[in-house]
Amino acid sequence: MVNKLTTEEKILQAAEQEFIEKGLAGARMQQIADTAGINKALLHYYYRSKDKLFEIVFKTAIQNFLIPKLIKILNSNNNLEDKIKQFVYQYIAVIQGNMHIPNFILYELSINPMRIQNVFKEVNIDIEKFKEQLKQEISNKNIIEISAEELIINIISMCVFPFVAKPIITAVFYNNIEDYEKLIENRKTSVSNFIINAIKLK
Amino acid sequence: MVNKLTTEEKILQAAEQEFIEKGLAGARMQQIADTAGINKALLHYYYRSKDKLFEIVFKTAIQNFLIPKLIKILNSNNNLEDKIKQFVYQYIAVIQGNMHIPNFILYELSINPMRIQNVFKEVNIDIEKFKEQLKQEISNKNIIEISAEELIINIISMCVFPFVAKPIITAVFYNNIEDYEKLIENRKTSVSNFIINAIKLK
DNA sequence: ATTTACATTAACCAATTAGTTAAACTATTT
DNA sequence: AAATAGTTTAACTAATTGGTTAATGTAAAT
Repeated sequence: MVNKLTTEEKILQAAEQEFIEKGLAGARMQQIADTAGINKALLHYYYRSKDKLFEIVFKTAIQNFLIPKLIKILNSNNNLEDKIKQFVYQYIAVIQGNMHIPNFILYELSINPMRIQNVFKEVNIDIEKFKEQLKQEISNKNIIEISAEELIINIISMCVFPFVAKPIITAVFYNNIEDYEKLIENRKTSVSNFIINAIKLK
Repeated sequence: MVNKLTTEEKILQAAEQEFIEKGLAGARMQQIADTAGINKALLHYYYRSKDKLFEIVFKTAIQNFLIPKLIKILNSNNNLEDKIKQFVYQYIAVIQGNMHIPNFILYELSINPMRIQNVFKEVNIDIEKFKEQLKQEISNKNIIEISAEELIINIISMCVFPFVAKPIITAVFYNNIEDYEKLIENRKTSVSNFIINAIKLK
Protein backbone atom coordinates (compact mmCIF):
# COMPACT_ATOMS: atom_id res chain seq x y z
CA MET A 1 0.00 0.00 0.00
CA VAL A 2 1.75 3.10 -1.22
CA ASN A 3 1.34 5.90 1.26
CA LYS A 4 3.34 8.54 -0.53
CA LEU A 5 1.32 11.56 -1.42
CA THR A 6 2.85 14.13 -3.70
CA THR A 7 3.38 17.57 -2.27
CA GLU A 8 0.44 18.81 -4.31
CA GLU A 9 -1.83 16.16 -2.83
CA LYS A 10 -0.66 16.88 0.69
CA ILE A 11 -1.47 20.53 0.17
CA LEU A 12 -4.92 19.81 -1.20
CA GLN A 13 -5.79 17.56 1.70
CA ALA A 14 -4.63 20.06 4.27
CA ALA A 15 -6.31 22.92 2.45
CA GLU A 16 -9.62 21.12 2.30
CA GLN A 17 -9.52 20.53 6.01
CA GLU A 18 -8.61 24.13 6.83
CA PHE A 19 -11.03 25.79 4.44
CA ILE A 20 -13.94 23.61 5.46
CA GLU A 21 -13.20 24.18 9.13
CA LYS A 22 -12.46 27.90 9.05
CA GLY A 23 -13.85 29.16 5.73
CA LEU A 24 -11.87 31.19 3.22
CA ALA A 25 -11.58 34.28 5.41
CA GLY A 26 -10.60 32.39 8.52
CA ALA A 27 -8.22 29.87 6.98
CA ARG A 28 -4.48 30.52 7.28
CA MET A 29 -1.85 29.54 4.77
CA GLN A 30 0.71 28.84 7.48
CA GLN A 31 -1.77 26.45 9.11
CA ILE A 32 -2.32 24.64 5.82
CA ALA A 33 1.44 24.32 5.39
CA ASP A 34 1.86 23.05 8.95
CA THR A 35 -0.89 20.46 8.47
CA ALA A 36 0.63 19.34 5.18
CA GLY A 37 4.08 19.22 6.78
CA ILE A 38 5.66 21.50 4.21
CA ASN A 39 7.15 24.97 3.88
CA LYS A 40 4.55 27.71 3.32
CA ALA A 41 6.27 29.02 0.20
CA LEU A 42 5.26 25.80 -1.54
CA LEU A 43 1.62 26.79 -1.35
CA HIS A 44 2.41 29.67 -3.69
CA TYR A 45 4.81 27.65 -5.78
CA TYR A 46 2.13 25.06 -6.58
CA TYR A 47 -1.09 27.03 -6.34
CA ARG A 48 0.00 30.67 -6.70
CA SER A 49 -2.43 32.20 -4.24
CA LYS A 50 -4.81 31.50 -1.40
CA ASP A 51 -7.79 32.20 -3.60
CA LYS A 52 -6.70 29.84 -6.34
CA LEU A 53 -6.14 27.09 -3.82
CA PHE A 54 -9.55 27.77 -2.37
CA GLU A 55 -11.21 27.61 -5.79
CA ILE A 56 -9.90 24.12 -6.37
CA VAL A 57 -11.03 22.90 -2.95
CA PHE A 58 -14.37 24.61 -3.35
CA LYS A 59 -15.02 23.17 -6.78
CA THR A 60 -14.29 19.66 -5.59
CA ALA A 61 -16.55 20.11 -2.58
CA ILE A 62 -19.46 21.43 -4.56
CA GLN A 63 -19.18 18.76 -7.21
CA ASN A 64 -19.35 16.14 -4.49
CA PHE A 65 -22.30 17.90 -2.91
CA LEU A 66 -24.25 17.80 -6.12
CA ILE A 67 -23.36 14.17 -6.50
CA PRO A 68 -23.94 13.05 -10.06
CA LYS A 69 -25.07 9.65 -8.96
CA LEU A 70 -28.06 11.18 -7.24
CA ILE A 71 -29.04 12.77 -10.51
CA LYS A 72 -28.76 9.31 -11.89
CA ILE A 73 -31.29 8.06 -9.37
CA LEU A 74 -33.73 10.75 -10.45
CA ASN A 75 -33.32 9.82 -14.10
CA SER A 76 -33.43 6.05 -13.65
CA ASN A 77 -36.30 3.81 -14.73
CA ASN A 78 -37.55 3.13 -11.22
CA ASN A 79 -40.94 4.19 -10.05
CA LEU A 80 -41.29 7.52 -8.32
CA GLU A 81 -41.62 6.23 -4.78
CA ASP A 82 -38.51 4.12 -4.97
CA LYS A 83 -36.60 6.99 -6.44
CA ILE A 84 -37.55 9.29 -3.63
CA LYS A 85 -36.63 6.66 -1.06
CA GLN A 86 -33.27 5.99 -2.65
CA PHE A 87 -32.48 9.64 -3.14
CA VAL A 88 -33.27 10.59 0.43
CA TYR A 89 -31.53 7.63 1.99
CA GLN A 90 -28.37 8.05 0.00
CA TYR A 91 -28.22 11.80 0.22
CA ILE A 92 -28.53 11.79 3.99
CA ALA A 93 -25.97 9.01 4.21
CA VAL A 94 -23.51 10.94 2.08
CA ILE A 95 -23.89 14.12 4.10
CA GLN A 96 -23.52 12.14 7.33
CA GLY A 97 -20.05 11.30 6.13
CA ASN A 98 -19.24 14.93 5.26
CA MET A 99 -21.25 16.87 7.77
CA HIS A 100 -19.44 20.17 7.44
CA ILE A 101 -19.54 20.47 3.70
CA PRO A 102 -23.06 21.84 3.21
CA ASN A 103 -22.46 24.73 5.60
CA PHE A 104 -19.12 25.45 3.96
CA ILE A 105 -20.53 25.50 0.45
CA LEU A 106 -23.70 27.39 1.19
CA TYR A 107 -21.91 30.03 3.23
CA GLU A 108 -19.08 30.66 0.81
CA LEU A 109 -21.65 30.91 -1.99
CA SER A 110 -23.63 33.41 0.03
CA ILE A 111 -20.48 35.49 0.44
CA ASN A 112 -19.53 35.24 -3.21
CA PRO A 113 -22.30 33.77 -5.43
CA MET A 114 -20.25 34.17 -8.59
CA ARG A 115 -18.12 31.24 -7.54
CA ILE A 116 -20.78 28.83 -8.66
CA GLN A 117 -20.30 29.71 -12.29
CA ASN A 118 -16.86 28.12 -12.54
CA VAL A 119 -18.36 24.90 -11.31
CA PHE A 120 -21.37 24.70 -13.54
CA LYS A 121 -19.43 24.65 -16.73
CA GLU A 122 -18.32 21.19 -15.75
CA VAL A 123 -21.26 19.52 -14.09
CA ASN A 124 -24.09 18.19 -16.14
CA ILE A 125 -27.36 18.55 -14.32
CA ASP A 126 -30.03 17.15 -16.51
CA ILE A 127 -33.26 15.90 -14.95
CA GLU A 128 -35.44 15.79 -18.01
CA LYS A 129 -36.35 12.18 -17.56
CA PHE A 130 -37.46 12.81 -14.02
CA LYS A 131 -39.51 15.76 -15.15
CA GLU A 132 -41.28 13.66 -17.73
CA GLN A 133 -42.03 10.98 -15.20
CA LEU A 134 -43.46 13.52 -12.82
CA LYS A 135 -45.59 15.00 -15.56
CA GLN A 136 -46.92 11.56 -16.33
CA GLU A 137 -47.77 10.85 -12.69
CA ILE A 138 -49.59 14.14 -12.43
CA SER A 139 -51.42 13.54 -15.68
CA ASN A 140 -52.45 10.09 -14.45
CA LYS A 141 -53.82 11.72 -11.29
CA ASN A 142 -51.42 9.71 -9.15
CA ILE A 143 -49.88 12.70 -7.40
CA ILE A 144 -50.57 16.33 -6.70
CA GLU A 145 -49.53 19.00 -9.12
CA ILE A 146 -45.99 20.14 -8.38
CA SER A 147 -43.02 21.11 -10.48
CA ALA A 148 -39.97 18.86 -10.55
CA GLU A 149 -37.91 21.81 -9.37
CA GLU A 150 -40.02 22.47 -6.35
CA LEU A 151 -40.24 18.82 -5.40
CA ILE A 152 -36.47 18.49 -5.55
CA ILE A 153 -36.03 21.67 -3.54
CA ASN A 154 -38.37 20.31 -0.87
CA ILE A 155 -36.55 17.00 -0.77
CA ILE A 156 -33.12 18.57 -0.58
CA SER A 157 -34.33 21.08 2.00
CA MET A 158 -35.40 18.33 4.34
CA CYS A 159 -32.29 16.27 3.73
CA VAL A 160 -29.73 19.04 4.14
CA PHE A 161 -31.13 21.60 6.53
CA PRO A 162 -31.04 19.48 9.69
CA PHE A 163 -27.29 19.13 9.16
CA VAL A 164 -26.82 22.82 8.46
CA ALA A 165 -28.83 23.73 11.54
CA LYS A 166 -27.42 21.09 13.85
CA PRO A 167 -26.46 23.42 16.73
CA ILE A 168 -29.90 25.05 16.77
CA ILE A 169 -31.81 21.82 16.48
CA THR A 170 -29.72 20.22 19.18
CA ALA A 171 -30.15 23.18 21.50
CA VAL A 172 -33.86 23.69 20.90
CA PHE A 173 -35.22 20.20 20.56
CA TYR A 174 -32.74 17.74 21.93
CA ASN A 175 -30.67 17.69 25.06
CA ASN A 176 -27.85 15.65 23.70
CA ILE A 177 -26.01 14.69 20.59
CA GLU A 178 -27.22 11.12 20.65
CA ASP A 179 -30.84 12.15 20.18
CA TYR A 180 -29.80 14.41 17.33
CA GLU A 181 -27.96 11.57 15.67
CA LYS A 182 -30.94 9.27 16.16
CA LEU A 183 -33.12 11.88 14.49
CA ILE A 184 -30.79 12.03 11.51
CA GLU A 185 -30.63 8.28 11.20
CA ASN A 186 -34.44 8.04 11.29
CA ARG A 187 -34.78 10.69 8.66
CA LYS A 188 -33.29 8.40 6.06
CA THR A 189 -36.72 6.86 5.95
CA SER A 190 -39.05 9.36 7.63
CA VAL A 191 -38.26 12.12 5.14
CA SER A 192 -39.09 9.99 2.15
CA ASN A 193 -42.30 8.80 3.78
CA PHE A 194 -43.24 12.38 4.51
CA ILE A 195 -42.52 13.40 0.92
CA ILE A 196 -44.38 10.48 -0.61
CA ASN A 197 -47.40 11.18 1.53
CA ALA A 198 -47.17 14.86 0.68
CA ILE A 199 -47.46 14.32 -3.05
CA LYS A 200 -50.16 11.70 -2.82
CA LEU A 201 -53.55 12.79 -4.06
CA LYS A 202 -56.16 12.51 -1.27
CA MET B 1 -38.32 62.69 13.17
CA VAL B 2 -35.18 62.47 15.24
CA ASN B 3 -32.36 61.09 13.19
CA LYS B 4 -29.64 61.21 15.80
CA LEU B 5 -28.24 57.86 16.63
CA THR B 6 -25.89 57.57 19.54
CA THR B 7 -22.38 56.45 18.78
CA GLU B 8 -23.20 53.06 20.26
CA GLU B 9 -26.17 52.67 17.95
CA LYS B 10 -24.16 53.74 14.93
CA ILE B 11 -21.56 51.12 15.78
CA LEU B 12 -24.14 48.38 16.19
CA GLN B 13 -25.78 49.16 12.88
CA ALA B 14 -22.49 49.20 11.04
CA ALA B 15 -21.28 46.08 12.82
CA GLU B 16 -24.43 44.18 11.97
CA GLN B 17 -24.00 45.02 8.33
CA GLU B 18 -20.33 44.07 8.25
CA PHE B 19 -20.64 40.86 10.25
CA ILE B 20 -23.64 39.63 8.29
CA GLU B 21 -21.93 40.44 5.01
CA LYS B 22 -18.44 39.16 5.79
CA GLY B 23 -18.80 36.92 8.85
CA LEU B 24 -16.74 37.22 12.01
CA ALA B 25 -13.46 36.18 10.39
CA GLY B 26 -13.87 38.37 7.34
CA ALA B 27 -15.25 41.49 9.02
CA ARG B 28 -12.86 44.38 9.68
CA MET B 29 -13.02 46.77 12.57
CA GLN B 30 -11.78 49.64 10.43
CA GLN B 31 -14.58 48.98 7.96
CA ILE B 32 -17.15 49.01 10.74
CA ALA B 33 -15.73 52.30 11.97
CA ASP B 34 -15.78 53.75 8.45
CA THR B 35 -19.38 52.69 7.91
CA ALA B 36 -20.39 54.15 11.26
CA GLY B 37 -18.47 57.33 10.49
CA ILE B 38 -16.40 57.18 13.67
CA ASN B 39 -12.86 56.62 14.82
CA LYS B 40 -11.88 52.96 15.18
CA ALA B 41 -10.71 53.37 18.76
CA LEU B 42 -14.35 53.91 19.74
CA LEU B 43 -15.18 50.35 18.88
CA HIS B 44 -12.93 49.26 21.70
CA TYR B 45 -13.99 52.08 23.99
CA TYR B 46 -17.64 51.01 23.76
CA TYR B 47 -17.44 47.28 23.09
CA ARG B 48 -13.93 46.31 24.21
CA SER B 49 -13.18 43.77 21.47
CA LYS B 50 -14.23 42.49 18.11
CA ASP B 51 -15.58 39.32 19.64
CA LYS B 52 -17.72 41.11 22.21
CA LEU B 53 -19.18 43.30 19.50
CA PHE B 54 -19.88 40.24 17.43
CA GLU B 55 -21.60 38.48 20.33
CA ILE B 56 -24.08 41.29 20.67
CA VAL B 57 -24.84 41.40 16.96
CA PHE B 58 -25.08 37.64 16.84
CA LYS B 59 -27.42 37.39 19.79
CA THR B 60 -29.75 39.95 18.31
CA ALA B 61 -29.73 38.21 14.96
CA ILE B 62 -30.46 34.79 16.37
CA GLN B 63 -33.23 36.04 18.62
CA ASN B 64 -34.89 37.62 15.59
CA PHE B 65 -34.42 34.41 13.65
CA LEU B 66 -36.19 32.37 16.28
CA ILE B 67 -38.93 34.95 16.38
CA PRO B 68 -40.99 34.54 19.53
CA LYS B 69 -44.18 35.49 17.75
CA LEU B 70 -43.88 32.41 15.60
CA ILE B 71 -43.75 30.32 18.74
CA LYS B 72 -46.89 32.14 19.68
CA ILE B 73 -48.56 30.97 16.50
CA LEU B 74 -47.67 27.40 17.32
CA ASN B 75 -49.15 27.70 20.80
CA SER B 76 -52.28 29.62 19.83
CA ASN B 77 -55.79 28.18 19.90
CA ASN B 78 -56.14 27.97 16.16
CA ASN B 79 -56.59 24.70 14.37
CA LEU B 80 -53.52 22.93 13.07
CA GLU B 81 -53.94 23.79 9.40
CA ASP B 82 -54.30 27.47 10.04
CA LYS B 83 -51.29 27.44 12.29
CA ILE B 84 -49.14 25.83 9.65
CA LYS B 85 -50.34 28.30 7.06
CA GLN B 86 -49.69 31.28 9.29
CA PHE B 87 -46.33 30.01 10.42
CA VAL B 88 -45.06 29.33 6.94
CA TYR B 89 -46.38 32.54 5.44
CA GLN B 90 -44.97 34.73 8.15
CA TYR B 91 -41.67 32.96 8.48
CA ILE B 92 -40.96 33.20 4.77
CA ALA B 93 -42.03 36.83 4.77
CA VAL B 94 -39.72 37.65 7.66
CA ILE B 95 -36.74 35.95 6.07
CA GLN B 96 -37.49 37.72 2.78
CA GLY B 97 -36.81 40.92 4.63
CA ASN B 98 -33.57 39.63 6.15
CA MET B 99 -32.30 37.27 3.52
CA HIS B 100 -28.71 37.05 4.69
CA ILE B 101 -29.36 36.32 8.31
CA PRO B 102 -30.00 32.56 8.14
CA ASN B 103 -26.70 31.91 6.37
CA PHE B 104 -24.88 34.15 8.82
CA ILE B 105 -26.33 32.45 11.89
CA LEU B 106 -26.06 28.91 10.68
CA TYR B 107 -22.50 29.34 9.52
CA GLU B 108 -21.19 31.09 12.59
CA LEU B 109 -22.86 28.41 14.70
CA SER B 110 -21.21 25.71 12.66
CA ILE B 111 -17.85 27.37 13.29
CA ASN B 112 -18.50 27.82 16.97
CA PRO B 113 -21.56 25.95 18.26
CA MET B 114 -21.01 27.08 21.84
CA ARG B 115 -22.24 30.51 20.90
CA ILE B 116 -25.82 29.36 21.04
CA GLN B 117 -25.70 28.83 24.78
CA ASN B 118 -25.50 32.52 25.62
CA VAL B 119 -28.65 33.06 23.63
CA PHE B 120 -30.72 30.29 25.02
CA LYS B 121 -30.61 31.55 28.56
CA GLU B 122 -32.80 34.38 27.42
CA VAL B 123 -35.22 32.97 24.90
CA ASN B 124 -38.13 30.95 26.06
CA ILE B 125 -38.95 28.25 23.58
CA ASP B 126 -41.93 26.41 24.87
CA ILE B 127 -44.14 24.54 22.45
CA GLU B 128 -46.01 22.32 24.87
CA LYS B 129 -49.38 23.44 23.74
CA PHE B 130 -48.53 22.68 20.14
CA LYS B 131 -47.29 19.27 21.18
CA GLU B 132 -50.54 18.50 22.96
CA GLN B 133 -52.55 19.59 19.97
CA LEU B 134 -50.51 17.39 17.69
CA LYS B 135 -50.92 14.44 20.03
CA GLN B 136 -54.66 15.00 20.00
CA GLU B 137 -54.81 15.14 16.20
CA ILE B 138 -52.81 11.95 15.97
CA SER B 139 -54.97 10.26 18.57
CA ASN B 140 -58.10 11.33 16.69
CA LYS B 141 -56.64 9.78 13.56
CA ASN B 142 -56.68 13.13 11.79
CA ILE B 143 -53.01 13.10 10.85
CA ILE B 144 -50.10 10.77 10.51
CA GLU B 145 -47.91 9.94 13.44
CA ILE B 146 -45.08 12.45 13.70
CA SER B 147 -43.34 14.18 16.59
CA ALA B 148 -43.80 17.91 17.04
CA GLU B 149 -40.05 18.32 16.79
CA GLU B 150 -39.78 16.58 13.48
CA LEU B 151 -42.76 18.41 12.02
CA ILE B 152 -41.28 21.75 13.00
CA ILE B 153 -37.91 20.75 11.61
CA ASN B 154 -39.55 19.83 8.32
CA ILE B 155 -41.46 23.09 8.19
CA ILE B 156 -38.44 25.21 9.01
CA SER B 157 -36.29 23.25 6.58
CA MET B 158 -38.58 24.09 3.71
CA CYS B 159 -39.00 27.70 4.75
CA VAL B 160 -35.32 28.49 5.31
CA PHE B 161 -33.28 26.30 3.03
CA PRO B 162 -34.30 27.89 -0.28
CA PHE B 163 -32.91 31.17 1.08
CA VAL B 164 -29.73 29.58 2.35
CA ALA B 165 -29.20 27.82 -0.97
CA LYS B 166 -30.21 30.70 -3.21
CA PRO B 167 -27.13 30.69 -5.46
CA ILE B 168 -27.36 26.94 -6.08
CA ILE B 169 -31.09 26.95 -6.67
CA THR B 170 -30.82 29.91 -9.00
CA ALA B 171 -27.97 28.35 -10.95
CA VAL B 172 -29.43 24.85 -11.16
CA PHE B 173 -33.13 25.44 -11.64
CA TYR B 174 -33.69 29.00 -12.71
CA ASN B 175 -32.01 31.18 -15.24
CA ASN B 176 -32.71 34.46 -13.53
CA ILE B 177 -33.38 36.09 -10.23
CA GLU B 178 -36.98 36.91 -11.07
CA ASP B 179 -37.93 33.24 -11.31
CA TYR B 180 -36.18 32.56 -8.03
CA GLU B 181 -38.12 35.37 -6.36
CA LYS B 182 -41.35 34.09 -7.85
CA LEU B 183 -40.58 30.67 -6.42
CA ILE B 184 -40.04 32.17 -2.97
CA GLU B 185 -43.22 34.20 -3.15
CA ASN B 186 -45.23 31.11 -4.15
CA ARG B 187 -43.77 29.11 -1.35
CA LYS B 188 -45.60 31.20 1.22
CA THR B 189 -48.58 29.06 0.30
CA SER B 190 -47.16 26.03 -1.53
CA VAL B 191 -45.02 24.95 1.43
CA SER B 192 -47.93 24.93 3.84
CA ASN B 193 -50.09 23.04 1.35
CA PHE B 194 -47.33 20.50 0.93
CA ILE B 195 -46.95 20.11 4.69
CA ILE B 196 -50.67 19.85 5.33
CA ASN B 197 -51.00 17.19 2.70
CA ALA B 198 -47.97 15.41 4.05
CA ILE B 199 -49.48 14.95 7.49
CA LYS B 200 -52.93 14.14 6.23
CA LEU B 201 -53.99 10.55 6.64
CA LYS B 202 -55.03 9.02 3.40
C1' DA C 1 -15.76 79.07 36.78
C1' DT C 2 -13.71 74.82 38.08
C1' DT C 3 -13.63 70.04 38.54
C1' DT C 4 -14.98 65.63 37.25
C1' DA C 5 -16.79 62.37 34.05
C1' DC C 6 -17.41 60.84 29.60
C1' DA C 7 -16.43 60.76 24.62
C1' DT C 8 -13.33 61.28 20.80
C1' DT C 9 -9.03 61.68 18.21
C1' DA C 10 -4.60 60.70 15.87
C1' DA C 11 -0.84 58.23 16.40
C1' DC C 12 1.11 54.23 17.69
C1' DC C 13 2.06 49.12 18.59
C1' DA C 14 3.09 44.12 18.20
C1' DA C 15 1.58 40.47 15.86
C1' DT C 16 -0.02 38.36 11.91
C1' DT C 17 -0.85 37.74 7.06
C1' DA C 18 -0.28 36.46 2.05
C1' DG C 19 3.15 36.61 -0.78
C1' DT C 20 8.32 37.05 -2.60
C1' DT C 21 13.17 35.99 -3.21
C1' DA C 22 17.54 33.92 -3.79
C1' DA C 23 20.00 30.14 -2.60
C1' DA C 24 20.31 25.37 -1.98
C1' DC C 25 18.83 20.85 -2.96
C1' DT C 26 17.14 16.97 -5.86
C1' DA C 27 15.87 14.86 -10.17
C1' DT C 28 16.31 14.44 -15.01
C1' DT C 29 18.45 15.07 -19.41
C1' DT C 30 22.40 15.55 -22.30
C1' DA D 1 30.14 14.55 -15.32
C1' DA D 2 27.89 18.72 -16.48
C1' DA D 3 23.88 21.13 -17.64
C1' DT D 4 19.14 21.79 -17.15
C1' DA D 5 14.76 21.44 -14.90
C1' DG D 6 12.05 21.10 -11.00
C1' DT D 7 11.44 21.34 -5.90
C1' DT D 8 12.25 23.09 -1.43
C1' DT D 9 14.05 26.13 2.07
C1' DA D 10 14.77 30.05 5.30
C1' DA D 11 14.61 34.56 5.38
C1' DC D 12 12.40 38.46 4.12
C1' DT D 13 8.63 42.06 2.80
C1' DA D 14 4.81 45.34 2.77
C1' DA D 15 0.48 45.58 4.28
C1' DT D 16 -3.03 44.71 7.40
C1' DT D 17 -5.09 43.70 11.75
C1' DG D 18 -7.12 44.20 16.50
C1' DG D 19 -6.00 46.69 20.02
C1' DT D 20 -3.61 50.64 23.03
C1' DT D 21 -2.33 55.25 24.55
C1' DA D 22 -2.12 59.95 25.76
C1' DA D 23 -3.94 64.11 24.60
C1' DT D 24 -7.89 66.70 23.55
C1' DG D 25 -12.70 67.85 23.38
C1' DT D 26 -17.42 67.90 25.32
C1' DA D 27 -20.86 67.32 28.83
C1' DA D 28 -22.32 67.24 33.43
C1' DA D 29 -21.75 68.14 38.27
C1' DT D 30 -20.13 71.14 41.83
